[in-house]
Amino acid sequence: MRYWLMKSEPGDVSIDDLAGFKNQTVAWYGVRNYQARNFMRDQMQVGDGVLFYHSNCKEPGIAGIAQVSSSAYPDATQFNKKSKYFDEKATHETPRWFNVDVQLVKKISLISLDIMRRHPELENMRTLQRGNRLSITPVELSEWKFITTKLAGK
DNA sequence: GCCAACGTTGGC
DNA sequence: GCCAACGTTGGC
Repeated sequence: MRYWLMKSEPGDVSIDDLAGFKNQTVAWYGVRNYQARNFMRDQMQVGDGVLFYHSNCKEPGIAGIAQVSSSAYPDATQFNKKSKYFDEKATHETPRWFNVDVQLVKKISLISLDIMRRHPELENMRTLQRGNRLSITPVELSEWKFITTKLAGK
């Protein structure tokens, strides 16, 4: 059992979008970074905890708790010529990009980036490190516990 | 919209 | 295999 923070732009898929999807589940398509891909492909397991993070928006922060609900499988958008995620070097025989499914557990009142930065318990979080741009980062158990029990639901 | 930081690409 | 140029991310 591992824990992750996954960034989504709310203009693309927000926590409310996720809540409205069938089974409250979304395929985490569009990841085009090898490190983030490898996390999904090699390390994620069904049931892993996910902090659903709104990025590149007016109020960045953790918007909900979710979970990994499938193992990794090829990202369909890499084969779709009309998609901005199309990759001409990917084939069905040797796909390049993978995604997992992510299912909503519960929406929470936003834990803003500003709040996250104020808590020394979270100062080592990968996503808060200077220059970090990875859209998927591992979360330590202690960080997960602090966020889900101390910060969520206030 | 700016721009710092980082990842990827491609010529050599 | 180096590294400059370019593209992307994401907070502000």
